[in-house]
Amino acid sequence: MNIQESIIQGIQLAFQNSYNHDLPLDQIVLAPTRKEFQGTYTFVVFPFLKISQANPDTTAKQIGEYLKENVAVVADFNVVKGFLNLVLNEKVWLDLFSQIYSNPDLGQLPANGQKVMVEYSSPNTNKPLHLGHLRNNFLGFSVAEILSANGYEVIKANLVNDRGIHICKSMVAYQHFGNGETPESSGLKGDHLAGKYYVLFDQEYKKQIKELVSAGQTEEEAKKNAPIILEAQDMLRKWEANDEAVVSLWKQMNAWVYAGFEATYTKMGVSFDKYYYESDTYLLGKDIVEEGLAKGVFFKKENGSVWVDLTSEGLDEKLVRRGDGTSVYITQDLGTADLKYKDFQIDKSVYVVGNEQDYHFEVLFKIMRKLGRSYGDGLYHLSYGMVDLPTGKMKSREGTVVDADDLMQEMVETAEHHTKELGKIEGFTEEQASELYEILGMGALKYFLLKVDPKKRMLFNPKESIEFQGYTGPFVQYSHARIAAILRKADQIGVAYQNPDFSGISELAESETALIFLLSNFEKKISLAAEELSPAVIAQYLFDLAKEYNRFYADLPIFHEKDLAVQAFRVALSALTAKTIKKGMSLLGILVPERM
RNA sequence: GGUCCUGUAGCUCAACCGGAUAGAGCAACUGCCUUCUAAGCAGUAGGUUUCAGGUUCGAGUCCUGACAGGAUCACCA
Repeated sequence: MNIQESIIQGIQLAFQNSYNHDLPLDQIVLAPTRKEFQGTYTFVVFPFLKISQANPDTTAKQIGEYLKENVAVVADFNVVKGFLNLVLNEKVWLDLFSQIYSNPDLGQLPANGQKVMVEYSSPNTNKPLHLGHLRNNFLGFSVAEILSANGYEVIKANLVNDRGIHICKSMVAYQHFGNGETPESSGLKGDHLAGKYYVLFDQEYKKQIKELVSAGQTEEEAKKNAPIILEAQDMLRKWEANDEAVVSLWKQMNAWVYAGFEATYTKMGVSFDKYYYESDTYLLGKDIVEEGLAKGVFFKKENGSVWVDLTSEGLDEKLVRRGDGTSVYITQDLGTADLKYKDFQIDKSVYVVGNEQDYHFEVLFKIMRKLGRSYGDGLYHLSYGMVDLPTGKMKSREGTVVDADDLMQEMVETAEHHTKELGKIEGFTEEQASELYEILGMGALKYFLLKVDPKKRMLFNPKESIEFQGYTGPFVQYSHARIAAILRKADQIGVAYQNPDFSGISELAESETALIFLLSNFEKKISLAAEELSPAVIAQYLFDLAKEYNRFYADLPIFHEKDLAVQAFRVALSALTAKTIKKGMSLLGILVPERM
């Protein structure tokens, strides 16, 4: 039985004993004691005054007395204004520590037999990835790791939007202005090359609109009639008709883009188990429309269009098939949801997609539930906020984006600059040094994007570069490197910290118990992060842990400690902290260095 | 206009789902490297939690209504 459970049970007994009242266990809640008071757990007695028929202080004291006498783990208590603060005895801390320390599966919960798919990244193939995609990719990868640590079998999926009017725009512009340029001939990454022509398309399009307007057309007419947009639309029709020349150009440009994406994904440190392509899935879902009609979930209007009526659930009517029988966006998403299930028999499915599609997913999930899908209740939209610049929203067509490749490169360079300035790479080979810059630069970037609650939109100011001090990735990484140095020395001088005997330790410092307490919360935080689909929970926890460790490090001697049992304990405590940091950071997709 | 999200220190963010005197980091200021990594530690200062009501022992958190910002509401994707 763990500590909390035994205290809660003790409180239940206290109520029986003192007030002859049966209090259900789930009504007894312990909170961590605030730092300024003595104790570890706090029991708030206000809700129970009707039961005790006494004032808060008296009630708290009565329960405290009972616990102190009858519950082994409770050493002492104090009462402050109706808050019962419980102090645990020293042996509990050491036992708790030993228990975690000897667990070979630190941070890994047992398999729960459930399969979950995490779909993330999902790029368009007409342009390179930008800052917003970084948030998406880091979130998706991290959430997949977190779910895996919670015992799920996880399938990471990437649904590539490789078809449609947007890629046709790049293709048309390439035909006009490309002059046979290739990534090889120009030295441009394939995704950047496609993006270049997407921008060129837009410039030409705007130019043509202007011309038509000055020739007397309205803005609206001009937008419809500009020759280049007509060309793009024509190309899309040809693509759908499987026109050989168009398909061949499409394949070539997409191949370039994929090579570029691959390089970016490698640098990001993300990966996928399954790729879906919209060119394969965009016709799916038509059978589901028929199924929905047969089941009465959908209905048909006079012109033949098919709709779902969600007004009873506070939403609107939503089109699922056009009057001419063709699909709309949501049609293929219905089909793809089924496809994912057919492929993997998943229990849950997480879609990492920006919050501009909140409504779309609400509708999609409601439909799947109405259709009675077994996985309907396991559908989640991990909706995240946009990353804004001080100048406002990023617009790829207008070139006001922070490019993902550029930003990652800058971060690594900044890390190099910082490290050299601090003179911390003595004895490093060149490879080791550049590996370190990579770890630190990417760590800073990932941590920066993941420490914020996903659903909040966030501001990125390129002028104020991402920090390396304080609440940052490098701070946590630094704490790890610091401990690694301790462990190297411990190995060197032969401290027995692997299977230590702590029986001789009679007293623990406050910073030691605080550290053990934090370490004991790791699994709870992993569960919470999974429940909320929020890597920010882990990021926050790791900062607290690293902070607490640094306090311990500054407060207490390790190798200068004369009592060898205490020394071994402190080394072991350091080792467990390092292990927890390493595992926790891996859940964020961040590596930690041995030296920095 | 309807719906959804957000609003907390100068800035970026927390607050364990209703608990104590609302906490961190950055920026500012003050200490600490002839003991294990100072990318660190300790401290000072900084708040009417956008506003107005309500619910109760107790509200940043729940309810109502304003205000501000964002997203969305296409036979677009």
